[in-house]
Amino acid sequence: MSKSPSLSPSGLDVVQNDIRLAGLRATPARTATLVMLRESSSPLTHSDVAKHLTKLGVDKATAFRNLNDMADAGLLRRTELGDHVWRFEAVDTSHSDDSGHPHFLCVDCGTVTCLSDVRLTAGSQRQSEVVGEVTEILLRGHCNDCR
Amino acid sequence: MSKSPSLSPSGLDVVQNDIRLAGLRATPARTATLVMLRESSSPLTHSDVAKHLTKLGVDKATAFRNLNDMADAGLLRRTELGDHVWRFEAVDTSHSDDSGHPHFLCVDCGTVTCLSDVRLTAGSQRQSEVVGEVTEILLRGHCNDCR
DNA sequence: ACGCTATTTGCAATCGGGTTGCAAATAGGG
DNA sequence: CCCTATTTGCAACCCGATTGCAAATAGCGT
Repeated sequence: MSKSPSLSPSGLDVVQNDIRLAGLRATPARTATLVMLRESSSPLTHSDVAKHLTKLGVDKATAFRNLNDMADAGLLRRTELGDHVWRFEAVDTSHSDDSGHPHFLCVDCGTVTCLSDVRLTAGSQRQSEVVGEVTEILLRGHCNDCR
Repeated sequence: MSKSPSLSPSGLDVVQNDIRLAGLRATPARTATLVMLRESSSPLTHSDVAKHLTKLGVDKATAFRNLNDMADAGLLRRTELGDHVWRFEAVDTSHSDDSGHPHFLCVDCGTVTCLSDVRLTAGSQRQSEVVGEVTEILLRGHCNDCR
């Protein structure tokens, strides 16, 4: 009975419940948004989501409002990977410590890959601590398909 | 006689010559742009530059066109550090191998710091190579002033 | 199951950063 | 100093994102 393709379950009932738990009403537009993002393996752009929802008859203003609202409510994370495009990904609600993970952005094709754990060498760690506390690492370059 | 505050000299004559060497005409707007960026220790935003030039009587369209043209000509580097804002920094023409350096972006105040050399641990290096070739590293977090 | 109210939606207008078309100004080689 | 290709200023425009408002609706209490 439980076949969850992604970390946070994307079953209709579970998704709707999570939305309500976040203090929002589980409307069709929001449910579809969260399902879509939970089933995606990498962050989706503002317009990826908007295009999909528009096809379902949802207005783009509603799509954008919901992305922002759900990000504020902690259901989504809004990221910007350096190509001037907003991306959203579902926060893993089953891990209370889900504070984000590193990303790799291909500067040629724009593809984004989520990395599990990227660390700096001790020396680089030290160098960066002089400036501040690093909470996020983003790598850019050319993905294997584009080399 | 030579007091150069930054890596590439920002003296008027030198700047104008570099612009011509890049195949562009050394207009006042361009000269002012390059001097400004060479004297800055960190990348400046699109609008930082535009605001400054506007004060000097330059139109914003011209300011933007010049930033793009000079970036295409190899005098500037255009970067996007993940806050939806374009930034430009002067390329160090005295080092032919100046292919960029890592940056740290404070997500609170937006301040950018240039880092000289950041490396990943061997394991992370390996992990990232599975995805592609990393050419750029960006760190985000809270700078010491904002903690 | 039903009403009621606060929330959410659709639509259209609006916003704002950035870009473009075009005629006038000008850099800089000859 | 001239002449032409490049660059500029200006205004119009583009487009992704946001906002105001009236109509629709989620989901609470009953």
